[in-house]
Amino acid sequence: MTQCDTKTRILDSAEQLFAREGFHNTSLRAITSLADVNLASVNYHFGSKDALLQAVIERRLLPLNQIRETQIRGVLAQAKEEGIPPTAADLLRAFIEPTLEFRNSSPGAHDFISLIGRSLSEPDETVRNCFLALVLPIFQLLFKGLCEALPQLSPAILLTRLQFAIGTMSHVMCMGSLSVFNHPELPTPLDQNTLIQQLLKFVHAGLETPE
Amino acid sequence: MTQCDTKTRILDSAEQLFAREGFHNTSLRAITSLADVNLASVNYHFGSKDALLQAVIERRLLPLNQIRETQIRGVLAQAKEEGIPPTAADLLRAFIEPTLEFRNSSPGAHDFISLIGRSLSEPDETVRNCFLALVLPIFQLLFKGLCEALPQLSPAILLTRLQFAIGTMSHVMCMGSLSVFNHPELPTPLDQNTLIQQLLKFVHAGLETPE
DNA sequence: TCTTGATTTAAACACTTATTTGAAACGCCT
DNA sequence: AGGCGTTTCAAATAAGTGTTTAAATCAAGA
Repeated sequence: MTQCDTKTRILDSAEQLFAREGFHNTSLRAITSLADVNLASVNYHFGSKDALLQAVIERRLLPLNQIRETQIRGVLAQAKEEGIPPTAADLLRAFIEPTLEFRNSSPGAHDFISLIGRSLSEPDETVRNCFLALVLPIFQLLFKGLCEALPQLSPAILLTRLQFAIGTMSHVMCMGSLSVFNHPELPTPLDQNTLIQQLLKFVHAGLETPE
Repeated sequence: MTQCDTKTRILDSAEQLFAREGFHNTSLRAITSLADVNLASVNYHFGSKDALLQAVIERRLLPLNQIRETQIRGVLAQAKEEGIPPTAADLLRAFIEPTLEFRNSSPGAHDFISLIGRSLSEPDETVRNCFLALVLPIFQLLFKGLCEALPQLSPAILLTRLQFAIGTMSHVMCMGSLSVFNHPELPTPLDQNTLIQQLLKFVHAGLETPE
């Protein structure tokens, strides 16, 4: 078992447990025993539990954000080339589709999305700030694009609505379809594809509605 | 200091700390020292930490839900009386306005709304289920009303969108305006009233958009 | 006033927590 | 083979966790 092996196994286990049980409800003992490594190795490789969380988030979020950024920049570039403003729908898709692809790419990625979906409303500042610092640049880029796409809306209102949209999306990413809604008296939930399609429609309509 | 005094002080302190620090990150010692009561009194009065959380949630959510229910039933009744379907906007307002009024009624209520706003995506089943069981009836009532208001939408899609709407609303309730968005390069956030008004517009537009 | 039940209190309980330590084991290069 | 830096390991540390206990305190009824 090489060094890299141990580190990755810790990251994988921590990701899974942080996502499913919550950060403060997950002990290092639970992580190391799931990863089948020694308890002390997490402090040896990462320094502390907080730093482990940081590493868990950065491992996936840095590459994901890079993809999102190139997608959004692609939409902006093509619009500029054609001499027309980008559409809000294209910008939203550029933001959310990489997230979905990534989420379906592996079980660990799925857990990870739950984790960051919850990070926005995380009470613990350590957790929240760690996440926020990494996504702020993307939010800013998306906001800039939406200002071009929807010039009829004032920037302040647009920013608020972007906040709503991000809230909705992370909520859905985080929970998929909620268990409560699996109820005999209610219709059966939609499949994954339709769900996402509806999600885009929903936030798109919300963003574009007149002031 | 009477029995009732001790109990409410524990509830108030627990509410504040659960909301601001998270359930698992809040110790009974932190609660009892903030409430200035003896450590053992929480187990004496409530039985356990889990039961205390349940009590914290029930104390506020039961009356709040009662108000929401009468408001929604009022909208439905008036529509029936006038022989026209209720509007989605009225139903949404009937759901969210009591929440807002309640949130502004006291600092403790504000903390409480943060707490339940996060409960939907709470990883811990104990916490989540405790909350979900109490709000399911309201969700069902709201859904029934929306089916009448928007008959052109299939129930399955409407349910999904209601889920989006609730996600958005609890997200906003929980965080108010996010600290990240207080950034020099971004417009200053809207005031509370405009924020809520925009929130209603946003989810209303999302709900009503064609399939 | 004395008794009875409810409440409060300090202390202890039995675990779990994150983190540290020093020795053992490892791979790797000369 | 021997030495060296890196990694693993069991064990211990010190502090924190929810919960329980038994004595002390209180309010009120007989």
